[in-house]
Amino acid sequence: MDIAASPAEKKSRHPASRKATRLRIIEAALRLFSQKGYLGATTREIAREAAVSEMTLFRHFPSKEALFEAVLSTHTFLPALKSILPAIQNVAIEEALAAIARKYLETLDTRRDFIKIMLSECSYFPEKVHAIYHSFLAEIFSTLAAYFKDMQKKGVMRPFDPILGARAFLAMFFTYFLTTDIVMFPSRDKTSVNAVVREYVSFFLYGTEQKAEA
Amino acid sequence: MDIAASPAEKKSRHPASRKATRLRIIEAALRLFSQKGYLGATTREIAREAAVSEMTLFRHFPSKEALFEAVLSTHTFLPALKSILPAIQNVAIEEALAAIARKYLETLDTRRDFIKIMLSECSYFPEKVHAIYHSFLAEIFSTLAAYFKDMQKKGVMRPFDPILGARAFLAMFFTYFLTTDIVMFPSRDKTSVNAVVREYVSFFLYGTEQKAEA
DNA sequence: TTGTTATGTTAGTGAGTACTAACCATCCCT
DNA sequence: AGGGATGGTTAGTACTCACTAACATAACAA
Repeated sequence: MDIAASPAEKKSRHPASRKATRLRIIEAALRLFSQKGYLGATTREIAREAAVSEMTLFRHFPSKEALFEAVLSTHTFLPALKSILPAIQNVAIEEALAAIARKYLETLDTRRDFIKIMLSECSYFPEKVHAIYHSFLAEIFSTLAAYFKDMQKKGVMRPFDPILGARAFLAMFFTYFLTTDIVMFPSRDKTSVNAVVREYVSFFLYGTEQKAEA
Repeated sequence: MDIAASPAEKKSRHPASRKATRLRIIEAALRLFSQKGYLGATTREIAREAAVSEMTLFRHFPSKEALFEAVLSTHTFLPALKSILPAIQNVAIEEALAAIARKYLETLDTRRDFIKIMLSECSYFPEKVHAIYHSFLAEIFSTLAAYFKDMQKKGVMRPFDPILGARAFLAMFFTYFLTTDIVMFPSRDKTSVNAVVREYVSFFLYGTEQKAEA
């Protein structure tokens, strides 16, 4: 036992390869869990997909459940919404909302497998999945709500509950993502994503009522 | 073999009890599938929950997968949205939309277990689940879109793509249902469902922009 | 070389699964 | 009373799963 081992240094001989193997297993698990569910994906299959032996898988993760947790914690995704907020401070509100929506959809798209797992296993691993959902949702809701509050202060938006507004706005796009990418419900023929974003933004911003003509 | 058996008559002695047993099994399967997923729920468990022996389960359904299909086909839910459309033809548009939203949320709520299954197993049984989703979504979208089209003709709503409008409107409430009932994300303290409905309806109808004061 | 680390290979264990066979109990209808 | 349909019980099969033990190999660092 090398008790005096410096904690700052891992001191392993082939750290790069070990880390890479671990990552390959996690990526393979992500793919297979999202395709077949936690119970449907076998450790043998995951190992084969990662091009390692099953023994190696269990040397890296003491159990299948531990691997599942590693998948979750590795891929916990920060909204990445904050990053574009500065860039849209001085553009028209329609453009700003459209940019937010596109960024959100883009984030959902790159994390599609992860979201599929979260939806599938939220019954089987309620606590694990809920914890991630809550931290994710709480952050993205409050981030967008803060932006709305700012717009209200500037007189660009009317007064309304900013949290509810954030939830409603994101909800439209989340369900759009869900129905097209997860449920595979075919979108209208040529309706491009941009057209949907524009239309949804105009719903949220201007509503659907027929304004009385003066 | 009673080849001459009349096809119009089932000719079973205890049809009521047989039907009831079958239903009990399906209900138990619905509960357990929604709690633990298709693979996580065992036939033994389902039988026990239904208070029948495992043999009886397999006498009614040749396989676990057949039972799953029976659960799906038994609980396929018609939107029940059409039923309230006549009653809201002559009320203010805000009230009409709120009534639609409440009816929709109510439908989602009573079919919570079913929806959980659909979300969980859409990776494991893509075709089965997608088929149901598609028929459900196509009907509810077109029903609501027809209503919107009518409102546009009457000059109550401005021109917009009615299908996209229907999708956006229902999307807000579906995700609200998802986050509160499935993901169990706590809603704001005292925010009642009715308050959320009212706020979401006003987003959809009037938008969030600050109107210039004349 | 020598020792250490990461991985592979083979063979296997015990548990749990969907599903079956065979026999028995009970009920309703005639 | 008797016959046929329904359901219970017991025991079991064949299979797959997560997970393990023991040993071999290859790369790298001293």
